[in-house]
Amino acid sequence: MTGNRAGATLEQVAAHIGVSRQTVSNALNAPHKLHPDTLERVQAAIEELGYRPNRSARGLRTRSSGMIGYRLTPRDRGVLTPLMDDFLHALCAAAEARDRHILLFTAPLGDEGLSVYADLLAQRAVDAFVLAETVVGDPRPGWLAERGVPFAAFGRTWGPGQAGAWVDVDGAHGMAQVVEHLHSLGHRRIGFLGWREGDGVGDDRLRGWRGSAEGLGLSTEDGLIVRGANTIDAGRSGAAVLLNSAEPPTALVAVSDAVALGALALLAERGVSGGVAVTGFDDSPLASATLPGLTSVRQPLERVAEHILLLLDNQSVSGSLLRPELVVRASSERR
Amino acid sequence: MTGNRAGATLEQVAAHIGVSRQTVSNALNAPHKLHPDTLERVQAAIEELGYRPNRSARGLRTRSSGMIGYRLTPRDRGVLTPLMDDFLHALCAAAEARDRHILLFTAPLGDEGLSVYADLLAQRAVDAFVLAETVVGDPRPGWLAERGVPFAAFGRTWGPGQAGAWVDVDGAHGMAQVVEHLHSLGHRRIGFLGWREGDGVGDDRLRGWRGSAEGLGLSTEDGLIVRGANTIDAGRSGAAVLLNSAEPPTALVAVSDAVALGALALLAERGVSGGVAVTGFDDSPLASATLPGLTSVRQPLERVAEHILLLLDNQSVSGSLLRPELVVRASSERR
DNA sequence: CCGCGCAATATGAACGTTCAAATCGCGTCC
DNA sequence: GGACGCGATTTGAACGTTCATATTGCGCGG
Repeated sequence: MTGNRAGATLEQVAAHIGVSRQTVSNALNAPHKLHPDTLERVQAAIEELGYRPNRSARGLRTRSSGMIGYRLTPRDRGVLTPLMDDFLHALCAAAEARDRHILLFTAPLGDEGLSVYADLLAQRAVDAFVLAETVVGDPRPGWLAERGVPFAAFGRTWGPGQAGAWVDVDGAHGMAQVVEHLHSLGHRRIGFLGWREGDGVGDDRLRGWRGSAEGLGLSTEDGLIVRGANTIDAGRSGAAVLLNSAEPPTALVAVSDAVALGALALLAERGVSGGVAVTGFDDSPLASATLPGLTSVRQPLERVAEHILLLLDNQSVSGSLLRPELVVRASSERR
Repeated sequence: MTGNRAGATLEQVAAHIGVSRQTVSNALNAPHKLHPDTLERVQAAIEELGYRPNRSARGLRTRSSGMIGYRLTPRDRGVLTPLMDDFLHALCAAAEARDRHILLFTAPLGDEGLSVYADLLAQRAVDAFVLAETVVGDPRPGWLAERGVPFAAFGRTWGPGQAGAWVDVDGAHGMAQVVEHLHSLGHRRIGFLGWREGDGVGDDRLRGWRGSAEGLGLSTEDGLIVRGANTIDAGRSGAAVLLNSAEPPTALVAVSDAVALGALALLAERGVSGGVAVTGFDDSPLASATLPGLTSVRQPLERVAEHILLLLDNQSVSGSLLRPELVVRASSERR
């Protein structure tokens, strides 16, 4: 009862029921070593005193902090990254489920950012890192692997032969679902609003569109593809190009929700001309906030996060690809 | 050189130059206690060995972790909270500048969420909390104050008499800037697209619109006000109501960027009818991603975060109100 | 009946730091 | 010239855990 304010210690819990430190410690870390009756008494005392092990003391002894480092995505003005925010939330929840926590930090891209990682490790502030938004030529996976630091990445963007565990979402498969959905609604000419070439994620999604369309006997000619930035504007102008072409598509598949939003805006300006279907990707909050609701592809971020935490503990698996889920809303259904 | 992998300890640094532990410790925590020559030698050794103090050991001894707890905003589908994401980034950067870090967690709203806070404190995983999105009747400020836990809140939403330090942005003043800007462009009839009554932030902004308009001799009649949800849709329909009225406004002041986006969408559908100006609030990434660029009010999140960290260390100040900044883009300038 | 083995619990040490107090060197004042 | 004071540095202890090892109790086989 008393002493609750300052937080009880292992020793106090032990004294309270007349056992030793180690017995209480074992109740938490190796319950099978205790006599069932003792275990029960210890657990009751822990409960009664509201005991929670001191993280610093535990960390000092075990040389681990229970913290997972995560670099916060820089907030570039004008760029929408709701997906990463959702991922962070999922990651945080997954970590908590395993009695760990996320430690945030900021760091520049490239080699000079590595000193931040080094610093966190030197301080033993984190046990492991979760990498997100790895880019081509990212120095982090190699650097961490060299030093034997546990890590896992969301995204498989780095080159082959690179070390490190990753979890990613099968964007190509997501796009295939989109195309099949539109095909089943009767669309036979489906345009693609993509990002510029060279982005692993964007190229993967384009590959999915192309493969699926070919499989269904649909055209994938160059005239059906427009590539640009990941902005609403780019989506608007790209949609204009496709719709102004000699043989305009009846459906526009966008590589992201932001791009899709631009296409929707253009259609709204033109007065819902001819019932052109639009789809996005990532199922961001935008997708359901707009009217019509945007058909999109939801990434299974909870499963991604779960999987990443699994990989941190078991560095034997190298990577896994998860399937996203099609979310149908009004933007693809109007005719 | 060697021993770099595992990280040097205080003792190793000391041995390296033939001084004691404590001397090295003082070099970090109380440099004035050292002879300048010694200080220099110690610093050189620290540099050479790449020494960083072990957080767990330090935390164990000083009963503090250097961590600041922050509850991640739950990701409700369909709700846009880019502002809080930006704030988190600013907070993280501000913490790093003071050699602290942000520890993320999730917790339900209301009393049952308090156990998460209690748990983090009992484990001594955090020294302090930063509260965001406090709601009316929020149990956290009182609970934390009772226990003498340092904390500071972003937002002044709880009732008077409540304990706790806060930092907030003067939304009313931001709105006044918007209205004055529109007035200077010649607008004499300015509508307001708000949130439903009862939201502290929304009511504050409405107050700013009203006060400023009255001061300039403009009408603030009920017919110029539409209130609804914080969605794109609500903005669209609200704008329609105002523009269809007998005496439509020439400018629409929205309580948020999401709402403004809806107004912009409606105007786009109607074909830029009559050069109606639109403004938003928060200067979210959306504001600059849309076309025309959305005039908005930027919250000084970096200063808010700096201020909050100041408050955590010095609990003598109770609160401060910072002024936001008008960001003019094309949406308010077209005529 | 003695010793063996095993399950259950207890004890000493260590993790790396900071606090409190002790020690050392040295110039100064009476 | 010896006690004093003071700046600079060192030493012992403590923070709260877990690891490695020791001790205890007890059933059981020879």
